Amino acid sequence: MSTKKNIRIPCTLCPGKEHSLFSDLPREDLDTISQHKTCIRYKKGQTLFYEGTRPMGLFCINSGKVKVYKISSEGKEQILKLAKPGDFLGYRALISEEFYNSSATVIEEGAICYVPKSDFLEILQKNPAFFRKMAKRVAHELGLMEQKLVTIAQKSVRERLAATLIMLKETYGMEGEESDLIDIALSREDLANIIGTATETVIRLLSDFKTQKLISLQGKKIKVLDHKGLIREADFYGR
Amino acid sequence: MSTKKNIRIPCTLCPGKEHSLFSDLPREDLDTISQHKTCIRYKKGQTLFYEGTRPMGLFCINSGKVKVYKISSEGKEQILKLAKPGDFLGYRALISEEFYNSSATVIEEGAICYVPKSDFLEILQKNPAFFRKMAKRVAHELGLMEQKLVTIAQKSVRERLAATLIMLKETYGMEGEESDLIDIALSREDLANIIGTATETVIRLLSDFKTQKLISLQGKKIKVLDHKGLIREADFYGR
DNA sequence: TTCAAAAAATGATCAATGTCATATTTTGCA
DNA sequence: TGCAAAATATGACATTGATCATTTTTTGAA
Repeated sequence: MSTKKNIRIPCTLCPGKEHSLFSDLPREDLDTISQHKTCIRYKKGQTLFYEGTRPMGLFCINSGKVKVYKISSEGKEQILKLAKPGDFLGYRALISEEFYNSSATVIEEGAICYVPKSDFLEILQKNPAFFRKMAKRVAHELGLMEQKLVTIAQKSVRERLAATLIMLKETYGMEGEESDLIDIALSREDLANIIGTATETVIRLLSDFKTQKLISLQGKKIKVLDHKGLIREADFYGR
Repeated sequence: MSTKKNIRIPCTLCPGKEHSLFSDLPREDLDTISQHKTCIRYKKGQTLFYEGTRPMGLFCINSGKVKVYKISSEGKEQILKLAKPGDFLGYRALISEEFYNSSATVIEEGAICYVPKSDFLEILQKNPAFFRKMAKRVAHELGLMEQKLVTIAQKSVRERLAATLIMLKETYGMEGEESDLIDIALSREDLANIIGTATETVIRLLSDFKTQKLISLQGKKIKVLDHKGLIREADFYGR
């Protein structure tokens, strides 16, 4: 029925672990999680959770990429953030004790672990340092979201696209030689849904940027040719 | 020099206390705060804190109203939220251990208390229930901010103005008879800065709404005449 | 109470961007 | 490998809402 496959990845061997929120969790807690979690391989398009449903656990991305988004009343998708290996999803709703207020769908296939809510809450309870770390993270994200709101409210679509390309390059730029290649499979529509504009507008502006030699387009993948030029377009002075 | 006056308001007698984040703080903690805090009367236009500065304490509004906002690179103000008696300001930055990422300025004069950072952090540390409550609040606010972002990204200015008027009526509607009167002294410019649009646009749309008999304008104060009509304008499906 | 400054209101104009239509290219699967 | 469907691209046009100019009203301080 399902195309999901169960796989086993001990947390201690998880490549994203070092930089994740679990990075300095005591061995004991990590073992509890390792034992109770389930890890599943998700294909592109599969959904981790839906807006309006009750969270029953915490998602931890081992590999692959995920978009987190809300659907507006008119049915338009707004992407709130992108998640990559090492990132966690679903803790906001667990901490606020609310239903999910967004949905999460895989955009690049990979393995994603699921830690039962009870284990996560128990560790939060008995490990104040970890709780502080989670609270700090949520507070930090609130700050980021406030900044995003201002950007969307006050910058032009052109500026936002330039800023988004810079952000994507910084976050998903490849290692070494190819560091200018944005290594994430975003459709033009996804890009439009991050920026909050129409797909056609993104396509037109990308052509513009290409004409200006700020970027090059190789199929879906975008390469940043003129970082400073893009920064100028984005009108950086903050983000 | 300063027009600020020092005044004394014990937390236990604070009118906003019952519904505030301090509502079920043990007597002991509340006394500590009461002893160490300073309470000052602020006039309209005075600023509690500036974006980019280091937080040294927590603000607690006893009376009056405050706008919390960011200034974009072009110098335009975006209001993130409004705060009223019983509300706290500044905890996001304290919890995330960052500088303020927004500024706060009084829009209706009142008395505002200031709890030193050390006391706040100490109570957070020794009172896990209070820490959980604060974390829950921050996580909830993150959810609200995500919703605001989607609204700004996807709704028209007209829809956003209607939605904002409904929100203002619900939050600042007076008691009893006058419950349709929005009791907060917002200039047209402030309203524009909440919605993320130009002042002239707000003025024009308010005239429109008045012509449609959705609202009436008595000077600065706005009265909601047709709540359902406004809801229809705000969105045909939800907020 | 008066008057200057600020806020609100109104008009004219136009650029940015959304929408719809259609062509072209790419993709993935049978 | 070939073909249908999806994604990308491009054009034409409509609309929203920003900007600038000017007038009217309100406010607050002397």
